[in-house]
Amino acid sequence: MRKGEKRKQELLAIAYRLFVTRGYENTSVDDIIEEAGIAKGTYYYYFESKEQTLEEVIGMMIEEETETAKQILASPIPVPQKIAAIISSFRPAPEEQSIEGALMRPENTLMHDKIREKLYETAVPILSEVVKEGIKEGIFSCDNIPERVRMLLVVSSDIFDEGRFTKRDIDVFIDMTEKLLGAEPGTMDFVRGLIRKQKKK
Amino acid sequence: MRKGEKRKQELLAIAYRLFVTRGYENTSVDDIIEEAGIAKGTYYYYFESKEQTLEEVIGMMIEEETETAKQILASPIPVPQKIAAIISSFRPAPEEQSIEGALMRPENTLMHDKIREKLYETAVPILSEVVKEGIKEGIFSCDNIPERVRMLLVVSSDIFDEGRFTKRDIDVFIDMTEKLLGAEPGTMDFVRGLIRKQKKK
DNA sequence: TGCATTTTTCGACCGACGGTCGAAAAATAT
DNA sequence: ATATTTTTCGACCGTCGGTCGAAAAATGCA
Repeated sequence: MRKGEKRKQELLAIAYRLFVTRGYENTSVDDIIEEAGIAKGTYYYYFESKEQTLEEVIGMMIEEETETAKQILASPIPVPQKIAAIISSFRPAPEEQSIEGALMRPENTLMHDKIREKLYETAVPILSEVVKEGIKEGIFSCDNIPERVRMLLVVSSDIFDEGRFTKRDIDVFIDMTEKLLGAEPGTMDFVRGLIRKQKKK
Repeated sequence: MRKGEKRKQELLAIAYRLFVTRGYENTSVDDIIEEAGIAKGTYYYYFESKEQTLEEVIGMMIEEETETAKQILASPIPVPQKIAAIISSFRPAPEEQSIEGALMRPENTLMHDKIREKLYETAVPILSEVVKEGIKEGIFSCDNIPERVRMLLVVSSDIFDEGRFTKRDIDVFIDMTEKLLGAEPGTMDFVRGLIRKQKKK
């Protein structure tokens, strides 16, 4: 009963690496068991299906990111910086995202979507807290906070997930953020400084 | 050479119906050829792959919708109404969307994503024209129009594609649209009247 | 220690799937 | 009537996710 847990963690780690580097669809169960040096039956002793494995892998990823986000929430930095930091804490790490053939796209639709879904689920409440904080400070002013926060996340996914965006995208995103949250123009300008050089397409 | 075209159109029609009602992933090539009453080889005489078939099916869909959208663009209705009409012309028709087990979701990620991608590609330029028109009329005021339009589409996809949204979502969406385009508050209020009763989740 | 029970591992096997191919049949040109 | 091109056929292939009964380890118990 103890050995089992180790096995599962080991398999999860392998699956995670493979899914992230080659993509979910391009990773077969046979790939996983070959790397683990086990038989098919053993794999299915620990997982109901390949998809359930994906679910658990995603669970792990989000858990880590949620941890980071909560720390940021509790930290004493200014509210606008918190927003930016939390949003970017939920983006795929550079090593996972584009650095190498690692594909968060284009054929990894399924994985990508499941991640997004779960991410919204956990990120919206946290970011909503920050926005409330901002409202108390008088720096933001808006209603329907969770809905607004979600839209922010949806747009930032579209812009940033694939790594290719232009200066104009950033300008509009900043403008939109300020207006959605009812902040003074310029409040989110500092974001521009955080963006690393990106390909324009 | 004439007969061939008919065949292909026939296959395309069958594939379209099957993809839309059962979903792409849940439709096998065998399903298609069985319904068409032909052999596997014949299918692959007309299509390179199942995915290419999907590509062509999507092309057909978007083409129709683009037609509608362009007519709206050229029609003499007020600019804000044009915006709303064009955006909704690009949404899946009710029959295709939720009416019956027909699934635009949840496992149809691939199809859904390809549709979205192609939709942005064609809808952004058209909507940008409308926004420019609005700016000329003095009803809108903004820069970076294509980027703003895309964000509008991205958000509306997220909200409307699955058919389940709340009144709050609508409120925020309207507010966001007005602010993104630099319109007077209330300019897009009429949209509320266009929304049919929806499930709240 | 020996035996029973539970946990873990194994790999042959399965059905479904997307796709290939050589050759027959149908249509068309000469 | 014959030659050529277009269309159709279906057996066959490799891969994939998943199943299953039985063997092998590990553990509980006397």
